[in-house]
Amino acid sequence: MITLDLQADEPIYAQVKNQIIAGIAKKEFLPGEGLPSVRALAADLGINLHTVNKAYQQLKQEGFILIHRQKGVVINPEGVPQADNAYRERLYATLHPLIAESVCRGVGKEEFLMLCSEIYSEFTNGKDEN
Amino acid sequence: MITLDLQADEPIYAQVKNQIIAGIAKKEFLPGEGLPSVRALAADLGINLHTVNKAYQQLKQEGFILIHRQKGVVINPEGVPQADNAYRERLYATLHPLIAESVCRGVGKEEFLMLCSEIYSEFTNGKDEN
Amino acid sequence: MITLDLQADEPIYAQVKNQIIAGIAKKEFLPGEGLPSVRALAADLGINLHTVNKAYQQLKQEGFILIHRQKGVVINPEGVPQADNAYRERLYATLHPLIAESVCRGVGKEEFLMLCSEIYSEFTNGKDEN
Amino acid sequence: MITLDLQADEPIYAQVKNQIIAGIAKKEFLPGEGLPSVRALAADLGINLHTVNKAYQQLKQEGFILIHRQKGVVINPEGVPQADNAYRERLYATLHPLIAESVCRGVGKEEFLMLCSEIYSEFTNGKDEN
DNA sequence: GTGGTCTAGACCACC
DNA sequence: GTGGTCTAGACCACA
Repeated sequence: MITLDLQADEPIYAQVKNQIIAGIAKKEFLPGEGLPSVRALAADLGINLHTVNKAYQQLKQEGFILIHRQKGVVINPEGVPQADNAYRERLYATLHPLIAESVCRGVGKEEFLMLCSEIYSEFTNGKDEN
Repeated sequence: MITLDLQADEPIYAQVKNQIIAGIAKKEFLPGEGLPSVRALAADLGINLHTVNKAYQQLKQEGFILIHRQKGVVINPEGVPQADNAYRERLYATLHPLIAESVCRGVGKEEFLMLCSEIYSEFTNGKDEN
Repeated sequence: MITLDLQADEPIYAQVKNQIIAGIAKKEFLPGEGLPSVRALAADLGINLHTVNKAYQQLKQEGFILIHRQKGVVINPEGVPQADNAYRERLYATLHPLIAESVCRGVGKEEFLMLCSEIYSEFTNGKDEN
Repeated sequence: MITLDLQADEPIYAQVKNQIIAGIAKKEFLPGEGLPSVRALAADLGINLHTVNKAYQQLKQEGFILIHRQKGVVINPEGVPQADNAYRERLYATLHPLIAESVCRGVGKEEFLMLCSEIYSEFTNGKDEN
């Protein structure tokens, strides 16, 4: 369900976090659904409990999940907070240098948009966009 | 020419690097053109030599610039290495989590592509690029 | 009578405890009046026996209720122990960080006192209390 | 500057956090001013670096401080985010049970408001309210 | 030197 | 059993 690359530059907690976000985007995890406990997932992935906890805390902080003291972790049943201006600014700031480099390397707008479009299709899976 | 935000999360060397890449993309820096020396730029920006050096070393490593012992630093006269498969994979890996979160937050494909398109326009500036 | 939010950060036993205290403050529960047994309340709320028991034990400990083996649970007929110095110190220690943050966030004394005053009105309900 | 009670129920990281907030409220720490590094403060207080770090991370998260990768920690030069509705609701939810108990224990509205008022004076120190 | 990440192991609160 | 807190010690990125 979650696969880690311990060699990668991306911190392990970020890999866990991003794959859970991707799972939510793909509707593999549905609102209200439970996630493995901190200890269970840590054991499963062969990593430390604190590393999983850090990923979970950030997901909680950003509104993706809820953490109950003893019922464990569930996907936010009310869905994820929708994009606000702060999010759009972060998105812009992230995309800007990415596109700058692509321009330099001769990746044209069409190719770039096509790539984005394909990635979108991974999540929406052919269904019409929400 | 380069403006730094010392408060930002983004490391200073990365800000320097990204703004030089952006300058190349906007054709403010042309192939063969000289850049300030490590010392000069560091003094100009009021930052440490090492920081500028790290940015320059990475830019050299990625083929954006050449560093001659005597002649100083110049934009790669042969242009930037064009996108290869390794680059496309990195691009994919970077965009994937970004788009996953956007899907979760209700940023539709059209809105996302429009944002990318606008950023592209900043660089190609109305000209029909590529 | 008691409504729980299983999602909240506040432990369930604390919710039970606080709502009973609020009920006493509002004179919905009068001195000498009976409360449901641990079992009955737990069944009613759909929670664990231990959880209700913990709330009751603390209420007993603090003098709000009496627990008889046979007669069950009753609101302390002699009323709640009045504030002593220990209580006033706890109150101070709790309010202090709360007010510190309010000062930082620009919540002025008048606004804060007004909020407290409104909450008091919920309990005294127009009557001239104390 | 910061005094800990290792025996208290309040977690150590919360004590650190609250005392820094109190320091900001009292204007002992001014916007832009530096705070001790994670390691320095931990050594000073005789506690673990991670405990200080947790306090700092939460203060950063709530907008009280900024954390620079290598310049260390500074009080947010733009001041603390002002109270919003979410903050007011949290304040209400915190004060409600506190006041309920006070009502039960015979602490009248006047006495309670007077206590709050005195605590306010600790911070505003006789100066007119901001 | 700074903070960021990761690991390992302990004890406690909650249910 | 769950998550929350705290400790201890290691290595890395940044400047």
